[in-house]
Amino acid sequence: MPGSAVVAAETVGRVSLYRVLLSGLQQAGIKGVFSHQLSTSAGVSAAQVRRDIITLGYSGSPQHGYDVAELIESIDNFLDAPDGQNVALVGVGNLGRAVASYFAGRRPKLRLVALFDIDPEKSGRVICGVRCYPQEKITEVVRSERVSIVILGVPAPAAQAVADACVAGGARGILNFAPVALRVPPGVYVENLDMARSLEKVAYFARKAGG
Amino acid sequence: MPGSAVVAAETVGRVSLYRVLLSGLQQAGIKGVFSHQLSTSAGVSAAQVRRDIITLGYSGSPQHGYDVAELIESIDNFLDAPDGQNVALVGVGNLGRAVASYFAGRRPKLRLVALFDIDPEKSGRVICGVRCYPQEKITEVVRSERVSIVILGVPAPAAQAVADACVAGGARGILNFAPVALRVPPGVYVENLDMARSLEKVAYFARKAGG
DNA sequence: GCTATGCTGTGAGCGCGTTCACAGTGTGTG
DNA sequence: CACACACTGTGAACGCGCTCACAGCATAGC
Ligand SMILES: NC(=O)c1ccc[n+]([C@@H]2O[C@H](COP(=O)([O-])OP(=O)(O)OC[C@H]3O[C@@H](n4cnc5c(N)ncnc54)[C@H](O)[C@@H]3O)[C@@H](O)[C@H]2O)c1
Ligand SMILES: NC(=O)c1ccc[n+]([C@@H]2O[C@H](COP(=O)([O-])OP(=O)(O)OC[C@H]3O[C@@H](n4cnc5c(N)ncnc54)[C@H](O)[C@@H]3O)[C@@H](O)[C@H]2O)c1
Repeated sequence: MPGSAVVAAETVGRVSLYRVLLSGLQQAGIKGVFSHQLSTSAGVSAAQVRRDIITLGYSGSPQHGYDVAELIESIDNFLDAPDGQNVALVGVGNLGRAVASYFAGRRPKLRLVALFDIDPEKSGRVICGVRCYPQEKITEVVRSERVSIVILGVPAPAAQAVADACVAGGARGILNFAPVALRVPPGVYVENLDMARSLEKVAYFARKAGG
Repeated sequence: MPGSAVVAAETVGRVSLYRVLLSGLQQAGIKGVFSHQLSTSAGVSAAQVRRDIITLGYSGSPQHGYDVAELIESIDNFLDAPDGQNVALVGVGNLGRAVASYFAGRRPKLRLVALFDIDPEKSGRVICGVRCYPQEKITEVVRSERVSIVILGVPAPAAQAVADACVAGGARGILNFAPVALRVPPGVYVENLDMARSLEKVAYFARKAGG
């Protein structure tokens, strides 16, 4: 059963991008696609695309390439949980609000069900259609709402304590915007998304490339 | 001359994180640090930390480890341009505003000097202390303001055209938030920061790890 | 003074994601 | 009917970042 094997994180990321690109093709009325076409749109090699698609358990034909609708369905089966997953966001600051407004209601399989903040101005209110709870309720609400994914938009010094509270409530995945390495028990996946770090990478290579 | 060799992107990212951690140590009054201490804070191996520091051209001593102040200075020399670099942000939406408010004035070596938006409500105004120009002025202002780094916070369909305009004005590095692969000429560095992709990675591994 | 300790710096080796290159296959063409 | 062609699927090889393990060395303890 191909769908049950755990694959490399890079592959998952690329497959997610393929789905976005394929949705665009589908809306343009395009029925079939070849690996080299996805390859140029995604910025990876054609062999890479074919290997990734194999891991989905889907196969194309040498004559017609991949069927767009079928490939999207394979990706859906691969990426999405059948019943969806519940998401919470901690830290409704500048970044948190942007993320909340972006994700709220956009992805039916990833439901944003709770926000948390330490600021009493924010907790208690409904923001982007989602209720915001005080930070003390994290463990309780994460458990009661069956939240499996947490987005961390709090300042770096608070990140570890918040992560601990989320894990205690049963969260299994964390998207961490704070520039710190979180310590979590085995079985919890952490993805770090440090914008300052990325910007400094860009700055470095802009200098090295441009002279 | 060690400072002139171009090193791997991963190394640059880690070094950026080390600097953040070291600043924290310095503010706590700590003068010296060993590789294994940085290692646990950064979430990488101690050997990795030592290798990274070597590439900076800095050396510690087996007795006292690394001098925090000296190491920070080495990282500054490595990461920062002596005269700083000018940054522009295109697309002052939800995400763009969060980024602008975060970076405006925080990093003296990375000066946010211009914003751009297609919305006439935004262009012409001053946001977070930075002037916002209409989108048609991108190439002109990027050139006149000597912008080398551009942050792209526009919707995906607009990203390629905006990137082209930035490159035409002389930009050499792009931090791209849009979920598309940008095509740029050689010598221009693109770093993609796709939140939706990252979130789907978290969702996938939260499922696979948690059952 | 002599051994034990614990750190840095680094050559060597490993693992893994990626790429190469080609066999397999059906279709279009003369 | 035979050949050329284009694309998929994949074993094998590659490359590169990372880790391992240890030499070198100064200090601490006895
Ligand atoms: N905004 C950006 O562009 C940007 C860029 C780089 C890094 N980051 C990182 O992202 C994180 C958030 O950034 P931001 O700009 O949104 O910050 P912000 O200060 O605007 O928002 C932080 C929010 O977290 C809340 N908070 C603080 N402690 C909390 C706790 N213990 N429990 C719950 N909520 C708590 C605050 O009340 C606030 O609403 C930070 O770690 C920051 O370093 C942000
Ligand atoms: N906000 C998030 O959390 C989030 C998450 C994932 C991805 N993204 C991506 O980040 C980008 C921005 O997201 P957002 O939420 O800020 O969107 P947004 O719609 O809030 O902002 C987009 C801004 O870009 C401006 N714009 C549009 N076309 C332009 C052009 N040609 N030139 C200049 N400006 C133009 C718009 O006027 C608007 O101000 C998008 O590509 C989105 O896919 C955002």
